Amino acid sequence: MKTVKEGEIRRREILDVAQELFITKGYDQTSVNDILKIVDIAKGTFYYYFASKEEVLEAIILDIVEEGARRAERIVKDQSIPLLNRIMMAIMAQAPEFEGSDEIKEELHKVENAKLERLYLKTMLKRMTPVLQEPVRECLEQGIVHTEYPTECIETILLLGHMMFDCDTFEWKMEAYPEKIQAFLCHAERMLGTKEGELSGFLQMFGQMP
Amino acid sequence: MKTVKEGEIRRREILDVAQELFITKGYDQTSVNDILKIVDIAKGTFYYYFASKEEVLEAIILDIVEEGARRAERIVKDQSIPLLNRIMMAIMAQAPEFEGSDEIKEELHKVENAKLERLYLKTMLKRMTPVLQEPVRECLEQGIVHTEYPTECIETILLLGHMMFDCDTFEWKMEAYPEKIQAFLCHAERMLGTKEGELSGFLQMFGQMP
DNA sequence: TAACAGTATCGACCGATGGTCGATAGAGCG
DNA sequence: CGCTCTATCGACCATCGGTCGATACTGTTA
Repeated sequence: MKTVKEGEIRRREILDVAQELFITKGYDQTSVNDILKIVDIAKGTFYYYFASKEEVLEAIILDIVEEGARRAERIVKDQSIPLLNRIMMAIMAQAPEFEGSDEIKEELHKVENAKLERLYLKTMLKRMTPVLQEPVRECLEQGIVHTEYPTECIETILLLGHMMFDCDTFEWKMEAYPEKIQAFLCHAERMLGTKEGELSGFLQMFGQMP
Repeated sequence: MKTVKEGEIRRREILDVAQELFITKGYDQTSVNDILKIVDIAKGTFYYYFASKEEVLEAIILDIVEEGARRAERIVKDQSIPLLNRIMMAIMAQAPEFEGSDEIKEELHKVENAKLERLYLKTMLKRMTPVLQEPVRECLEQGIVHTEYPTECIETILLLGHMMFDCDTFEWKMEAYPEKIQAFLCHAERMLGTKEGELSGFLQMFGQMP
């Protein structure tokens, strides 16, 4: 049987199902046929909308990063939050981990998902660095931070936050996290050149970690 | 025709050819058949020595990491080098980039090699962190560095060095590197809590970058 | 209503891939 | 020579990502 739908709707259906599968099963472990079965379309239809399985991955990651960046932008603009806090809050709010369910967090970052992971990181860094540029510049002007490398500082903190807490790079045990978060905040402080302890309040904001 | 060789030799043949191919063509882009053709064996022989293509990858990465770790260990033990320098030199010597040819450097870190990359990073961090623990502890004792988080400091610097200069995470242009290296060294200084400019001499050691 | 055009859908088919397995050749030993 | 153990072989398999020509559906025009 043939069900015809408007182009954009079909596209979204495929994207949504693929996202669910890529994240829970992993990119490599998800076959195009898996997607077809759930969306209930034929192979030809899939390749009518996307040139390849990888193109779907790219589109999904672009979506996820864009959503996170928008959350970050909202925070950066919020004048009611102290400037330095805005930066750290934006970095945290941007990570998609905090949105998804617990199972997703566990499944998301296995070695099998390396491709997803790597593409996500590159895309996220490109999108997020400019978002934080302005508030960091302001911090610099106001003498809240002291660094010769503001851009590199942002890049580094974004990278570190992702590698340490979003992916499971170090495979830390649950109990290790409070210490690791404190170390991360201390390093962020030192790189930015803030007053000591300026960021320590963020420890509790990390809430429950993987 | 059937050529019989002793087990360990065959194993090494497969490993060597696979390493060459994985690095130049990428892991996904290298088929088991590609390996078979060059080693000149049948499929059954390959799977007699390895349970899967991925097991070969793991063995190769273990080798590469081990080799790098030994270079690092040699430097760490070398009493003729100032203590802090030993740490930074060990981190640099450990990276396999500096050993391979220029073409390898270019091919190695494309998105397609995400799996290789990720597995390498995890394995390297596990192997290298303990190597640097002792010299950093000594630095701490001698008051050369000042940090409450020596282990996390090592983890972070190893991670940063790899992500920034070994893989092409940020896709920086050639001209950007000197500035990025200086920023990296500055951040390393600040995290370790050394005197300012203590590491700036390492800029020239980075020599030619990708 | 009939003819047409554009779009969306279908599924058989393709070559390549990672992996399996039973058959067997060679080496060493009694 | 015959036995055994290990190393080797290659035909075979299911599955994969991807292609393509046929065709059903929809909106428009006459």
